[in-house]
Amino acid sequence: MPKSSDSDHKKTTVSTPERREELLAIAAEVFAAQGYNATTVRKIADAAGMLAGSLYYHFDSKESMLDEILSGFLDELWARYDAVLGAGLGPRETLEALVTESFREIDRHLAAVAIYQKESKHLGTQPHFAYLVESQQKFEKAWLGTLERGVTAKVFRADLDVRLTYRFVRDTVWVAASWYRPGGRHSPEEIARQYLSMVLEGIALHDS
Amino acid sequence: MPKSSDSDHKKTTVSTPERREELLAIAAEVFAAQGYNATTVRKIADAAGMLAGSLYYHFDSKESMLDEILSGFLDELWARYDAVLGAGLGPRETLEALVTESFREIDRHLAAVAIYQKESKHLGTQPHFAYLVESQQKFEKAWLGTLERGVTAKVFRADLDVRLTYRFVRDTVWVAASWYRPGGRHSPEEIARQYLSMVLEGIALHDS
DNA sequence: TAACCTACCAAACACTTGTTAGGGAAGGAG
DNA sequence: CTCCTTCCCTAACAAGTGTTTGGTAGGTTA
Repeated sequence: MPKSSDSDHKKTTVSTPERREELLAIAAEVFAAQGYNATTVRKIADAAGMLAGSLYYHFDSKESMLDEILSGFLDELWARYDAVLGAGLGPRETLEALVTESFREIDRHLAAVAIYQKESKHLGTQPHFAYLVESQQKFEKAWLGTLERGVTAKVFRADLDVRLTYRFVRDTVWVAASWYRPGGRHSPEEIARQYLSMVLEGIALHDS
Repeated sequence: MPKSSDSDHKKTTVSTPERREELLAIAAEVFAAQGYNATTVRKIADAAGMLAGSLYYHFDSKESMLDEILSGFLDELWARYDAVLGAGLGPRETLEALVTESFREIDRHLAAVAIYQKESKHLGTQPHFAYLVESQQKFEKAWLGTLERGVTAKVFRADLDVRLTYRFVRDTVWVAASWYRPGGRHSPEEIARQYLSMVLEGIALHDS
């Protein structure tokens, strides 16, 4: 079901993919900084050094820009997640790999992640963005499954509400997008390492 | 500095405080569900069973509604935080109390917390909402201080970046507002207990 | 009864919003 | 040179935005 990006684009625009990508990156930056609804197409055009109407040579609508940003991000994320989930790792190693990949994704697609964090909830009600809730369900399935596998394998604590633990882990990872800045003191891998250290020493079963 | 709520209200409106509070609760609900910018005054009026213009009998502007919601929430939050911080507790007990109070606040003012989470970042740039960044700085000071006290007292691990730990704890607590629903399976105290269990077993120093 | 206050409605205002239509400059291909 | 494609501008549009102004129904007070 990752056909979300290239389906129902009723009329393909005429611009080169490179220019589209440039403009999408700019738009994503403005969306992330100001919020989608607070961002006018004139602000995007300003940041791109052109006028509002010119954007419609490249894109069908403001919403289609958001759509392309989010679905592009999700497609790439799931490519990496699926690779991890299909590698046949143990529950603890799976969780470590998922967390690390998440922070790498934050590092690469910071703007898209920030937008997703802010807008996905109320966008999910819109039928055009149904793939957002599909992705979120798949997301929950993957993480919950990993956690439950770890509980039965006695590598994660059994005295915690699994769903609560899921939300805990999920949130701790993704809200990092609200303060993370690429090129800062810590690499994504270093942040992942410390986050995992904090999370796991609380989730892993202690034998002493 | 908690004079944020009743300063510079240039012209006091004439309605009773009870009705104001009712309408503010309704507005907060809509703001939280749809986002501030996506919420039109007509939608608020709709939810309140009246027309858009009638809101201006009670409030000066749409922004002043948001202002009152946020500052009211922050005032109450800081009243409780200050009580905790002034109680002379140890670092671990302080952290436990702060987390518990935070979840209670989420339980009481869910809508306001959700709005704060979504909008405070880009509202902080607006000079009228400068008290948001002031509060955030005070917030950081209180939590960072507690964590550092705990590190020197050897009740928290010393091998972690304190600022990273701060963001970790802060985020894990407050993002709960995005999924928490009052009257659900878990009471705020129960959620706080489990969250603290997860967080502390990773932050507390292990002696074995 | 008369004056008054609270809470709302009706109707419009100036402005911003996303979007469209037609045109034109630049450059490569034939 | 001419054709064609790419990319952007100018100028406007209809719809929706926050807000204002004047009026009015109903209850309370005198």
